[in-house]
Amino acid sequence: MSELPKQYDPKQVEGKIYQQWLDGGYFHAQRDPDKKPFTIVIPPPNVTGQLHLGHAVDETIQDVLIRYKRMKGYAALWLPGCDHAGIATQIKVEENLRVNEGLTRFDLGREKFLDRVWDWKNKYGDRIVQQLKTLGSSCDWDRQRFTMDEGCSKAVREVFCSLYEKGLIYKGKRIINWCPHCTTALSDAEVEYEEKPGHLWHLRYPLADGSGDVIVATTRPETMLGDTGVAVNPNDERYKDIVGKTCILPLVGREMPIVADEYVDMAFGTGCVKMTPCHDPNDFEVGLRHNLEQILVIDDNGCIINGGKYNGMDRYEARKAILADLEEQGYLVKVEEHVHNVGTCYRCHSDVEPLASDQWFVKMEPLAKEAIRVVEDGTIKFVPDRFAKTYLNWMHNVRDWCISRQLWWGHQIPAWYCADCGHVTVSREDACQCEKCGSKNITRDPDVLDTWFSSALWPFSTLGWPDKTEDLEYFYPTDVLVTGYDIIFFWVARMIFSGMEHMKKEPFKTVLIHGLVRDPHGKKMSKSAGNGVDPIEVIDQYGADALRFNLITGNSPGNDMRFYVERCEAMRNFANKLWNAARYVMMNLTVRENELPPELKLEDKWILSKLQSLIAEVNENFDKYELGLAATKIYDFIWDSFCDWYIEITKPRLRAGDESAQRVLLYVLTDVLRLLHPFMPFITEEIYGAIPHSGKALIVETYPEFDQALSFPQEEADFELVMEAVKAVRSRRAEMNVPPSKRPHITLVTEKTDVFRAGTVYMSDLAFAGAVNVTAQAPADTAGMVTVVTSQAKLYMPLAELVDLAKERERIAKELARAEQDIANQQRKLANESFVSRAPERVVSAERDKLAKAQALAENLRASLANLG
RNA sequence: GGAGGCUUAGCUCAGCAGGUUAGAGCGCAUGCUUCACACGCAUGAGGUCGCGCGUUCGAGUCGCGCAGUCUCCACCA
Repeated sequence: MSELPKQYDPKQVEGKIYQQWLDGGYFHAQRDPDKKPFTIVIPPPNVTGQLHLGHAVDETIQDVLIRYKRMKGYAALWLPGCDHAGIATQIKVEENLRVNEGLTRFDLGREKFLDRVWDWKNKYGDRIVQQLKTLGSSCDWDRQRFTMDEGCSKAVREVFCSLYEKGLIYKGKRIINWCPHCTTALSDAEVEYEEKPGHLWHLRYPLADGSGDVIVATTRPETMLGDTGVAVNPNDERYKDIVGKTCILPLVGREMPIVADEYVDMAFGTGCVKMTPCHDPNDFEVGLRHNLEQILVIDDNGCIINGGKYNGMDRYEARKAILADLEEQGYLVKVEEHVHNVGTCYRCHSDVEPLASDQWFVKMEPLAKEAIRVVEDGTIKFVPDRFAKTYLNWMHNVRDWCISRQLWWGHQIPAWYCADCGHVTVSREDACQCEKCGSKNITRDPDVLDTWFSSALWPFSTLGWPDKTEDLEYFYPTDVLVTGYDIIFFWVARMIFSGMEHMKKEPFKTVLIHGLVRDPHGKKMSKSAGNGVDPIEVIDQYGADALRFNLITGNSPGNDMRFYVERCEAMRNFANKLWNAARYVMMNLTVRENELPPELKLEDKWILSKLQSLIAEVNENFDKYELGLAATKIYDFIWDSFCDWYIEITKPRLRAGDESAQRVLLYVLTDVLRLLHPFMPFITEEIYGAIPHSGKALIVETYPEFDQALSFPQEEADFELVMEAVKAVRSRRAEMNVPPSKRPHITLVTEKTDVFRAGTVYMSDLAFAGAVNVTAQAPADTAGMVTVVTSQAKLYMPLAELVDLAKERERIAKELARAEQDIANQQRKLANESFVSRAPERVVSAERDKLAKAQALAENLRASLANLG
């Protein structure tokens, strides 16, 4: 086996191993009545997108969970797929069209444009899938889905029609958020608010009867063109007498009513509010209550309409012109600085324009009820659970969901309008005639549905719904949904109410939330900032295992993490450490069967016992989704316990040709590979293939379970005493600058001679000393010898010539003082009755042990001191 | 205006059913071509666990308050 290279090279391994897994069909989840299902659906990445670190964390977590459950014997299904990503994809294709051919989508027409998008999808749709594979994702690629494939489209159609029939989808004129750049409506969730400095302009509107005027304040003066009234609070004494009067809109000349409405806050501004029903949601409501006229003054492109001389101007251009005119004509009373939140489009970050528009909505209140219930009663659990609060808060205040988008790429709304009778036909099959009057003079609604409308169905549409498939029966509800906190509202919330409504069953039991990956300065990674890190490049340099381990360890659930390439280096080093440990074990292997020897030595019991604790803890961590903790513990075990101690300790035995040591090494190594596999699948599989093994592949091996028969607490503690002695000798030697070449024989005096004798062989090796003689009796002549004292032993080293006696005395005195301090502390603690009676037994006995140790140590030190004279 | 997170070693972060001497990686210092690994080994320096009060026999760990910082939700024209 010595042909293995000294350094582990992921590039030589990862592609090959992934292909082996594919060839073995290990990713494919077989329905099996004898197994329990475990299902995760992937948060579908944008079909033409590229893998970024955000995906990388998300996918790694899912892959770790799926691999763990697969090894645990579940029928583990990780269902992959992509999202058509309406706005994002359409914008990209349009941009491409504009740059390369100077065309708009309207130049091509709907059908041809959609052909182009499909071309684009087919060209780039595979890229992200390939990238997921380089990460090691063990998705069931046979079940790969796309939100616009036939099945998902059928599900979307079914849901739309069914909700429409129940009256939960309606079309209506509301104030919606309009992006003039993307020229489409947006849902509330798609608007991001940014604080921007602005102004508060105070305008004077003269009363029609000439008896005075009202002063209104606005942050968006251009909307005044659409004003159709002024509102005051009914309890406002200042304005009691003008309610019912009319005023004249400057520049336009329109006569408008002054109405009283509770909505107006008397304390803000002047207490008079201009009403623009078509461009402000509150004004819209007030307008409905008081029958105010609705005049739309900003069009789909953000330009003025119905605004006389300002028609055609861009909204911000119009603002300037209008302000200039108002000022010139004496209507501008004053201007204040005013910071306010401006809504922007989450895709293009243009300022969103609120405007009245005919759109399709999902009525949320009835749907929210169940969605709230299942989280409140714990049917669905959030991890960490603080995100349940976030979710519930949103769900409690949710407003109707605007689902129509003025795009072409997506699921076209299945509604047909009759030109003759005006009836709307909503149908599962494409309609040829009006269902009411039979007229063939019908046209289909050109709009498509919000992308999230189809993602909302993902946990069941991908399993075959609305058909009653065996997959759906077996794998639904899914188990864990893994995602970042940034899409709880977009996606998680909508899957929950959709699942409850259409399946009558929660879509998943646990929502595992992770944070965002940020750059080293804590900033969000973005293309525009140029601080993004390409995971593919990281994999190329350090390997997928290193990247995965970096992303899994070192941060707590739900918290953001900063990405440091240096950490990948550390993880790469860890992989290399494991590689070399395995290489060493193999180089010394003469046995072929992986079985523990009948007789175990002290150190064997120690490592096996440590291993059992590790196994127990890791399994527990998994159950609590503490993946980072589990990974860290495995890391520590491999590096510290296994490599730095056990391998070193067994070297003399291996040299002597001891087979039992080989067997224990192989046993522990194998378990460690199984433990680590979900986190570092490639290197563990590669090593597994090279050592004696019985299974087909590590990926389908069983995950280690705690084995009581291999837990040896007493031997574990005993061996720690030996370690203590070794460390003490090393420390002392370093302190005295003893050259490594100097290998004095050591006399170790202890009452626990059995324990220490078991350790002499490797003690002499580890501490770079000569032979170790373990005895219960102190040597007769120890004068001038260097002594090293531990709680259970006293070691004599003939290195007196290196020691300044005075210094030595000083050092021991210092140690003694510390020990005595410890004794005093412990005695005080144990003298406290409350402590002894109230603290748990394990704690009290730990304190007693500590006291005993300190006392023993002090005694040894005193003897040493006396010995020095 | 509400809600929540974070504050632990020079840096980035773990930690907690309250209970040995608070950990890791990187960095730093010293010594090692020890026959798995210098992507390594050994030894070591470095921490009033943001501040204050409280609960407790005992508090980085629980409660309250304060400060700094970040985020989300809502939004008054």
